[in-house]
Amino acid sequence: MAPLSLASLALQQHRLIHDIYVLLDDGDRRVLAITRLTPLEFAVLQRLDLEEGRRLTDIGAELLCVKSTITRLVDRLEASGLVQRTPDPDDRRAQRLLLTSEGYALCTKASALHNAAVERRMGLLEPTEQEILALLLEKLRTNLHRDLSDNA
Amino acid sequence: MAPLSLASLALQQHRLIHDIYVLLDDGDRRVLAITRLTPLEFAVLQRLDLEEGRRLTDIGAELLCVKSTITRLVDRLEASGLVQRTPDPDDRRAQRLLLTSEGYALCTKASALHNAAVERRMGLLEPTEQEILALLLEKLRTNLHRDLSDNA
DNA sequence: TATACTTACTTGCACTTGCAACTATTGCAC
DNA sequence: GTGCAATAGTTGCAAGTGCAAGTAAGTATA
Repeated sequence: MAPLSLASLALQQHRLIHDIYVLLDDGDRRVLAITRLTPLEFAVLQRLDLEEGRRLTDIGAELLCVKSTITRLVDRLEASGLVQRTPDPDDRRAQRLLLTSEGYALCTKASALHNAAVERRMGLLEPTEQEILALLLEKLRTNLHRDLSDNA
Repeated sequence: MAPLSLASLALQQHRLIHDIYVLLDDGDRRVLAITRLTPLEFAVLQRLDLEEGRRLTDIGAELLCVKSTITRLVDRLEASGLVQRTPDPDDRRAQRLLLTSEGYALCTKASALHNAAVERRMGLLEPTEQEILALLLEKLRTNLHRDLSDNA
């Protein structure tokens, strides 16, 4: 196997992942626009729906964005009445985030829309293909993550 | 096969692609930072390296961003002496883009760095796995693209 | 206890991007 | 040819994000 063919295969895959991400993200934005949420705002609401009372820093770390981004994103969500900051009883520096009932309702609606869209789009592959793809992607993610830790 | 398992498989894959994209993009930014280029600026230079004299609108369409983004990105590249706008002889509305020698040199350097990094990171999978992954991603991209055209 | 270091969050600033409005030019229909 | 729609590109504006610096509070060390 010639080195060149390997090289272009790697570049080709990188390009494919990039293109697919752009297409998926574009679809996500369209679907979520119905709820007036950006993908990142939706991600925060989802995290809170899964586990209430989380701290801003934790969510930021999970979503790979800096703290100030979360601060201002939560400012927006709070101004829209979707979440509420409450002081952490154990640490007076920290803020715990709670979903309001409006926030919960919107998150439920957004999740339904989003999940349906994702299922439809990922369903463009056969179930068997999906399973193989998931396995390979899982391995790639794990290795990339380790690679990042090693080289950071 | 229960519907629920399929649903979560789709969501899982969507998440995997998102996470992998974020990791790859982060790596790209780090590598390209050496050349003071953003991934998008690099993409424009690459397009020009491949085929000189392209028009702004064409490049924007290829990179899926609006015209004004390209206008200002090219403003920056031109200010840095990397590209040059020249009037289109056939259409007085249009501008043709040319790489300067500095632009060519920087693009060559950035490509070398970028390609090496991509090969290393995608090389975290076995060659066989890479081939299967490329096949599945290719199919997914094609189907997503058609899906977008149908539903837009 | 005092001092220094870390952590949680916020704020100021700069940068990039999308959207909408605008100008100039082209091309099509009549 | 005249008028009208489409196209190429630019500009003003608003929004979102990262970085760096700042504040307040917790933690560790002497």
